[in-house]
This record gives sequence, structure tokens and C-alpha cells, in this order.
Amino acid sequence: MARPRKFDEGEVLGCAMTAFWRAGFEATTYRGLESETGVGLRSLHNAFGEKEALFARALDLYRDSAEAVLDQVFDPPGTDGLIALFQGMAAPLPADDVRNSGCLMVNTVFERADPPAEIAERVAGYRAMFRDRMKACLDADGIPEADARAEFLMGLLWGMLSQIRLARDTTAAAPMAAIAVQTIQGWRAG
Amino acid sequence: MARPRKFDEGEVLGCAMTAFWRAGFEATTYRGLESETGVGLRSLHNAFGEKEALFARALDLYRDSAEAVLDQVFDPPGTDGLIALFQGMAAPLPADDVRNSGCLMVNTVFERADPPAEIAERVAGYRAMFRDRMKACLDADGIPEADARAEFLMGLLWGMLSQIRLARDTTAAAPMAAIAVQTIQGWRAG
DNA sequence: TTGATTTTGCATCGGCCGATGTAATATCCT
DNA sequence: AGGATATTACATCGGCCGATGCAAAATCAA
Repeated sequence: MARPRKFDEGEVLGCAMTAFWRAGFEATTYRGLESETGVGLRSLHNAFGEKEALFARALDLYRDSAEAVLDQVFDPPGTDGLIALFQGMAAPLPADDVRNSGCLMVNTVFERADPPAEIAERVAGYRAMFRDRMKACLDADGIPEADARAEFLMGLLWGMLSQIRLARDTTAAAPMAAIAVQTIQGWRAG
Repeated sequence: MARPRKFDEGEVLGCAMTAFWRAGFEATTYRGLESETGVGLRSLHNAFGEKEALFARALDLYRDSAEAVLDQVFDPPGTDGLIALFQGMAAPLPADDVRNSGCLMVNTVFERADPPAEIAERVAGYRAMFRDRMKACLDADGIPEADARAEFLMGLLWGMLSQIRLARDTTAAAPMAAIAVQTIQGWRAG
């Protein structure tokens, strides 16, 4: 019915997500994506619309990917999964792995001082999702004060991601992960 | 010997610091400062040079202010000071207080994907200073594993500041502060 | 008062970026 | 083959920002 696209939309979206992840919203430009993907500026704009919309789709992709990981790590839900999560967060990775750039959602919290509602909702929703799944892990093992402790673990997690972003290296969070594991084990014992 | 300035440099620097703190490096413009302070664009540029240099001076001012606070809270150094720090971090403040915008250093980690060395050094130095002073508090009370635990507390602190920035409200970190205090007390007891 | 010196106000340059207009191009359906 | 339709390539607009040039203004020393 019409001229077909020369590029795969999902592929380009993935490329945009990692670009936002590494460099942030501002520093990621349509013209930069044009160079990286070889897709023309006008085609990108045709496919994704304004930059804000592309960013929102990148956040959605990120959330979906993260949930897929949680489905595995928290299977079944419990403190073992939490411990695995914190240990995995600080595991060494190849230097060019995008996860050395921290977490796209956390980065977004800080970069965009006054984001549009569409973005703020996605970030807040992501955080709530993550916290609720950690709380479910605490509940599964009968840990008391699960609400406050899940918030506590969220704080710790995002703090680790701060340090990872500062150092551009997941292993920079290893000392924190070690004490986090101790603390969770302490809850389980006590 | 020459025409005198019509503005106070320290006052303008303080204004710039809070602007960077609230809105970030990019969103804070010389033209915006011109409006806020009433000082002409050309005069600002004359006094502070390029924007990067102004930002570096703002970071220095921030560090000095923070150290002055630590001098009080950690007097004498010990876990009581640490507990006071974490509780104070989540204490309610007037809505327009700049501390509801988190921490300038943490914000900087995230906003600037590839900062000039002058900036990166200041941020890393600030974090190291803060961690060392927390470690000194642990040492003062004979807490073991002080190095890793100080890192752990840094992670927690920066995670609380993430949540504060997301919510634009220090009290959003209250649940984390409560568990943090419990955890520190546990170290003291055990 | 006069001259040296710094600040100030105004205008402007150059660059980057998001976004759009337009015409040529490539496909599918009939 | 031929028309309808979406994509592509190219050029460009408008806006914002950092930075600078320049001349008028304001002070102090002599």
C-alpha cells in the first residue's frame, strides 16, 4: 500500500533507550540518533513524533525489560531473591555495558527538574512497582515492618545506583551490597 | 581606582548555587540569573567568567556549607551524630526550602553525563569527605566493619536524597530514616 | 579637573537543537 | 501499467544560550 520502512522500529527504539540511559534526555538528540542508527532525521521524527514521546516510549521499554528481570530474580518471591538482586546489582560487567550507567529511571529523576506529567508518572509508577515487589518478597518470608523496610531497600538500591553512575562501574556498589545482604539476613534471623 | 560594583559577589554566588541546586546546570542560565539578581548579564560574566567556572564556585560554596553543618551534627563524632543526621534529613521544611530539592552534589552526578575533570573531582571529593566523616563516627563508637558500613550509609543517604528529589519533599524519606536509625542502633548493640 | 581603570548596558555573533515543509522515491493494490 | 500512499532526503525556520565587542558611565588618584 505504500513505501516500506528501511529500518526496524523496535531496534531504533532500543538504541534510543540506551542513548537516553547513557547520556540523558538533553544530550540525546535526534541528530545523534540519526548518526548512530543511519536512519534519517525526518524518518525518526515521522516514526516517533516529538522527542518527549520518544522518551516516554523508551521509559516504557525500560520498565518492561526491568520487570522481565524481576520475574526471574523474584521467582519465587522471598528474601533469597532480594539478596540475589543486591548481589547482582554489584556484579562486574564489561566496561561498555550500559548497566554501568546506572538506572534510566533514577537518572531521569535527577536530570529533569520539572518533567511533564507523562514522564513524572512513569518514573513514580516504576518506583512504586519496584517497591511493591520488594515488599512482596519480605511478606513472603514473614518479615515484619515490610512497608518501611521495602522503602528502606528502595533507598539503598537507588543509592547504589547513584554510586554506580558516579563511578560508571557496577562494582563500585559492592561494599554496599555486602552490608545490605547482612541486613536482610538479620531481618530473617531476628 | 575604578568604577565600583553595584552588587555583592557572595550574594550573587549564593543565588547561583540555589538555582543550580533547584534547576540543575543546564536549566540555570546566565540570563535567568540576570532576571533573578538584577545584575546585568555582562557584569555576571565579568565577575565569574564562563558558566563552568561559576558552577565550580557554586560547588565549593555548597561543600563549605555542608561541612559547617557536619561540624555541628558530628560534635562529638559518634553514632548519635549519625542518627541525628538521618533523622534531620527527613525532617519537615517549608515547601520552598531549597533542601527539598535534594543535594546539589548528587544532582550533579546524574545531570552531567560526562563532566569536565574540574567538576568530577569536586563531586567525588565531596562524597569521599562525607563518607570519611561518617566512618569516623563509627570508629568513635568502636563499630566494626566501619569502612563497608560507611559506604552503606552513603548509599542509603544518597538514596534518600533521590527520593527527596523525586517527591520534592524531605519527609518522603522518613520511612527510610526510621529503618536507618534502627540499623545503626543494631550495630551499636551487636 | 583630568586621566586611568573598571564596571555597566546594549547589541550581536555563532552554534546547536527541535521541528516542519517539500518534493522525489519506493512500494502495494487494482 | 498506473495511481494511491507512506517513506525518504534535503533544506530550512525559529528559538535559546554561551560568549564577546564596544562605547558610555562611574569612581579614584594625581
